[in-house]
Amino acid sequence: MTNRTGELKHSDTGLLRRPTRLGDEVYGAIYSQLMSLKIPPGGRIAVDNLVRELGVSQTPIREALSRLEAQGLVVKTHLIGYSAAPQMDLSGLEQLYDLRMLVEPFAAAQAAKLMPEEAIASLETIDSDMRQVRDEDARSAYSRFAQSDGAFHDLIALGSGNGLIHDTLARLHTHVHLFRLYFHTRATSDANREHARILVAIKNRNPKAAETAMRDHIERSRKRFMRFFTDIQG
Amino acid sequence: MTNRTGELKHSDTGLLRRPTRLGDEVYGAIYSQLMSLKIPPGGRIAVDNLVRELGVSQTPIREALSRLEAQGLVVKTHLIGYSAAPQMDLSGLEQLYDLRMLVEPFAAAQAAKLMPEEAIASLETIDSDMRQVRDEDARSAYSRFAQSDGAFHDLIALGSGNGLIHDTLARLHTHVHLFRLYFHTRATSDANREHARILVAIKNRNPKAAETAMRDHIERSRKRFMRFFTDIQG
DNA sequence: ATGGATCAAATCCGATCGGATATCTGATTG
DNA sequence: CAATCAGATATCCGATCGGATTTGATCCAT
Repeated sequence: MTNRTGELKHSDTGLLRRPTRLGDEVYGAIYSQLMSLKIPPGGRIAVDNLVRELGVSQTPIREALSRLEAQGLVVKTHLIGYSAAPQMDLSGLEQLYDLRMLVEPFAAAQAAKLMPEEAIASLETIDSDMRQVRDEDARSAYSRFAQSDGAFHDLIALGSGNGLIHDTLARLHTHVHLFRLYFHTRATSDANREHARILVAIKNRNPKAAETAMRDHIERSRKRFMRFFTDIQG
Repeated sequence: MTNRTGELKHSDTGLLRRPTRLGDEVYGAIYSQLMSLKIPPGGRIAVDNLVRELGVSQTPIREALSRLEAQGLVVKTHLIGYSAAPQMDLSGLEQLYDLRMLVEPFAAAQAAKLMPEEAIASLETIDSDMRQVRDEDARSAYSRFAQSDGAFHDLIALGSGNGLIHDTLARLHTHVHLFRLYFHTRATSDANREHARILVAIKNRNPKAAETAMRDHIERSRKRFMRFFTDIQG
């Protein structure tokens, strides 16, 4: 309900505080609704509803939806309208992991070389946050887990020094898709162990180890989710 | 100049031809102007101009520009306006090639496994088209070369069967950037040889060879462009 | 008095809005 | 069961609002 204005998208060295774009707020509001599953996968998103709900005109809403579409989080059908991206299926999940497997280990290796010390510190903070997550409430716990996991990987992608790689991985919105699929799951401590290995390798400035650790992490993550998938299907 | 309505973006199995979106036409028009360098890199793009020039309202123009921005071909500065993406610099070019190097060889290998026969036929057509290009006019020749080269790689990415990989590579608009950088160059026949190796490997359904050939091709292409870059600077 | 800097009005242009039009959907009727 | 009608929704438009840029006039320092 409360829309987070803070988007982690722009580097925002912001020496100059420009007036907020209305579209940004709308973007955040819709993004939250997608994350919180208030808008279910495949659910229709009517512009008119948002006009009433958010009290702004169509223009900023269309602008925000346009961006979300570009990110693959909503889909637009001509003369039909917008809807939330459909639930990711098995094939989509495999494609997602295939692509991550190609890019993220490289990113981790580069990050081990190039990442500034303060970014590594942030990484440690995120990592320790994830360990704090105890299951008071399974759902909200997993939500925070997914959020942190996303931030962890995003920071490493950023640390690769390759903006295109960072954008590419950000565009996948891995944590959103996985969360929407498995929000009923509990956070696993396996991921914590794997993250620790990656973190240590980066701290030691050991690219090879970072690459291997990342590859291992993604591979294991894939197996966890795949097992889950086949469990459901029968 | 003539704007093709047909965008190669959507898979377009198009069972139903819906009325054309005005935004699509605008998209094509601007895209052409970027490709033809009528709008130079970094050049301002005023909405009002396009309103007069194309005879449509602001809305479809904003919609088109929004999409172009998502694709990274134009940049938007809040309360300032739109402008064409700036000339790619050396660092950007390296990032571009680093990413391609990670993804495209894999895509080629997958394509060798999965690509349907008729797609391979299209690939051959494009390949032979590229050989036909003789330098009547250096610039238009290179333009056609860049176009075909883009289509060649796009088709292979599509043939990988991984939509995310296809989107990722399409989003880079490699041929646009390279063309805008080197439109004064002449098409090289080296690329033709390298393409031939890739094509043969795919036809033979040999994933390993396709992967190697693609890796080799990108590596050589990178060297060609890098040499050119340092020639200019030095 | 001249050169440079500062401030303010005027103009330009994007951001936002509300409304008009065309299309799709599904419900009703012959 | 087909055709039609009504409701809903997206597309597109023209206009207004507000921030940004430019111009030029004024003021200070040399």
